[in-house]
Formats: sequence, C-alpha cells, structure tokens
Amino acid sequence: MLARLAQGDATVKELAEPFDVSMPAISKHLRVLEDAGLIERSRNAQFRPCRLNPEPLKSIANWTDRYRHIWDVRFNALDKIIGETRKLENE
Amino acid sequence: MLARLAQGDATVKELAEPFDVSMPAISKHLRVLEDAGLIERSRNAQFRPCRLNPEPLKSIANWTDRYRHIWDVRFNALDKIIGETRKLENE
DNA sequence: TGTTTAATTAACTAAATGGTATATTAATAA
DNA sequence: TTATTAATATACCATTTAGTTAATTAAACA
Repeated sequence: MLARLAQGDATVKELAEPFDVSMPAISKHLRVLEDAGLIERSRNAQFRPCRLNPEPLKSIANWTDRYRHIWDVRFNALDKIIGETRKLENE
Repeated sequence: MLARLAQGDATVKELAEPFDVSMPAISKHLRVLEDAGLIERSRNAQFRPCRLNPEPLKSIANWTDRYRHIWDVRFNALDKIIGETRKLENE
C-alpha cells in the first residue's frame, strides 16, 4: 500500500484492489496507518483519497542506520583477520 | 535488547535485567528474534549467550531509504515553490 | 426521487501476541 | 550428592490484531 501511495495519491478502493480482502478490512488498515502518521486523508465527493507521509519512516531509517554501522565494523574486523591470516600464510 | 546486544554478546539474564518481566517472557521474545534471524545463540555451560545479527535490519534500512528519497523529492518541490513565490514578491 | 458508488461503523470471531506461574533440564558448586 | 543457577517447556489467560458480514452514511447520477 505504501509502495502504491509512493507513486501518487489513491482512493481506498484503488488501494484495496490488489488485495483479496473486504473493504472494511482495508478501511481499518488505513486507519492504523493514519494513526501512525504514515498517511493523510482528505475528502473529494464520496472518495477519501490517501496521501503518503513518509516522514515517520525517517525515524526507522535513522534507527536501522545505527545497526548498519555495527555491521560495517564487524565486516572490517573480519577483513582484518582475513588479511592477517593471508600475511601469515605468505610467511 | 538489540541496543544492548549492539554493545556485545549477552546472556538471557543480562538481557532480562532492565525489564520488569519474567524470564520465560524474555525467553519467548528471544525466540522471536532468533526466528527473525536478528540474533544467534550459542552455548556456554548453563548459559546461552546471544549475539546480534544486524543483517536483516539492512533490508529494513534499504526499504525505508526508498521513502527517504520520496521525502527529499517532495521537499525539493516545496523549495521550488517557495523560491518562485519569493521571486514573484520581489517583482 | 430512487439507485448506485465509495467508504465507514458495528458486532462478532479466530488467531496471534505477550504475559503469568509452575515444572523441568542441564550445568556448576558446595 | 545435593543445592543453586540459567534457561526452557508447558499450560494457561487477557489483550490485540486482522479479518468477516450486515447495516449505515453521504455524495453522484439517472
């Protein structure tokens, strides 16, 4: 759904289309996304178009980035070990 | 817990310490993390030390990054509008 | 005005989540 | 050998999640 919204605003029905679930299920899901601040909704006749608000995803990105760093450190350490093992082999 | 493991391996009890919940609850939680591939466990006497595996977090980081991009594009568009409004004001 | 379309609300249900207390396993230490 | 420590298994419970169907609201359309 977020992927779809990334390409532009959409109505509830459009968002529901790829999923084999009832409309109320989608409605509920969108409510959760709205409460999480991930989408914003407006009104246009009988439609309630949704717009993506990617801002909260930023905090997730920031959080995961901390671990990305750890991952890099580990790899560097591993590289070092491999490097030193190679050196020993060549002696 | 992941934050704690980011600073080095830990036993179940050490991970449980900051939380006011029973050991089995922690055990269950760790099982979930293990199933998700976020931690790996070994064995040392009666201890079962946990080690962080930050790799799966990388896919999350990659996923969120796509939306970070959208966010930037929007901001650029907004900047452009603001810039053009300023230009009009100055005319 | 009556019907169709988009969406939500209400009431309900099955399954998942997150916790508990108690019992059990396995290793250490006295 | 018995007691202690670390951890897990088991059985149970309350709450949340994710869906359903049926009814309702609100706007557009014929």
